Amino acid sequence: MLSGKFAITIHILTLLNKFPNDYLSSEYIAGSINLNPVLVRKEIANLKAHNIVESKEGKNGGTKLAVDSSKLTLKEIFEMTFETIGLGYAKNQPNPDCPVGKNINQHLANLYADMNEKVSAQLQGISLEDFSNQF
Amino acid sequence: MLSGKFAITIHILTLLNKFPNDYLSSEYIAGSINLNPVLVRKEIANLKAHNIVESKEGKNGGTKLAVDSSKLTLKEIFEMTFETIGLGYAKNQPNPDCPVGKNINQHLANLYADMNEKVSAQLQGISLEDFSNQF
DNA sequence: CATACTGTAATAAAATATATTACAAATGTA
DNA sequence: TACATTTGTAATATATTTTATTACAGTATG
Repeated sequence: MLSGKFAITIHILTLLNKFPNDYLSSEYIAGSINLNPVLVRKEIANLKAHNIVESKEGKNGGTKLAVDSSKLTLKEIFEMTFETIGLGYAKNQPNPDCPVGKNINQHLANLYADMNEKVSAQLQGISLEDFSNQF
Repeated sequence: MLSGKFAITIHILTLLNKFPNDYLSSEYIAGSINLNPVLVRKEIANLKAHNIVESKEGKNGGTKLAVDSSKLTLKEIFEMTFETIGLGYAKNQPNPDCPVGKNINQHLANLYADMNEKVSAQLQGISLEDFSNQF
């Protein structure tokens, strides 16, 4: 799982949006991100699974947007790449015999859920087109 | 840098708040988090640097809160442990010769800055006491 | 003075992220 | 048809980051 999944995906989509009539190759995209093309293809596989892009194999193949960029919001991209936001959990399972240890993860989860709502509301208001138009 | 830094720190602080009159040892705290005591001491070092806790060396030593938990907000804890929230960046420096690559990180940073404001506003409204009282 | 702590550095191990290699299958084009 | 180019995907390797462990000097307590 790429840690920069969201960033990479939005980078890919911004490029695709800039060239809406072309099939861009993973190699070309990788050159802009400066990332291995195989990893680009992996993120594209994810986008394909969500029907955001379509791609064509073979010579002159590549990938292009399959949706209207004014309708695709950053919230959707976030959800496709990040599940959920938050400030993390301690890695090991806390001590279930301690009242704090037993419940901390649930309380953190509640806190993070609120956080997600706020962030989602923000991202919902920004389309790929909006984002792309900044460039 | 612990990835669960925030979670671990808030766990520590919640425990300290539950026993405001005792110096808790890193071993005891580590037992609740289920984390190596050395790492607990490292987070405590960070809290000490911010004057949130005080600790006592030697036998029967340990750490206790040095502030009023109703005055300490989760926002402050967030800032002490997490610098900033966001959805990440691609790891490698993007291609500066590409108009998208050249600017993407700045645009992402702007987006994340807005996100931080929203999250900070939320966390500002919750004190350590509030959080601790849930247990 | 023995014991139980903190503080911190150094090192090791584990987990995760990223890169590379390889190749089958698809497709355009000479 | 043969060739070049590209996707799709698996397998493996490398690098990076996290977490754990070990070690021990210094400090307070009884």
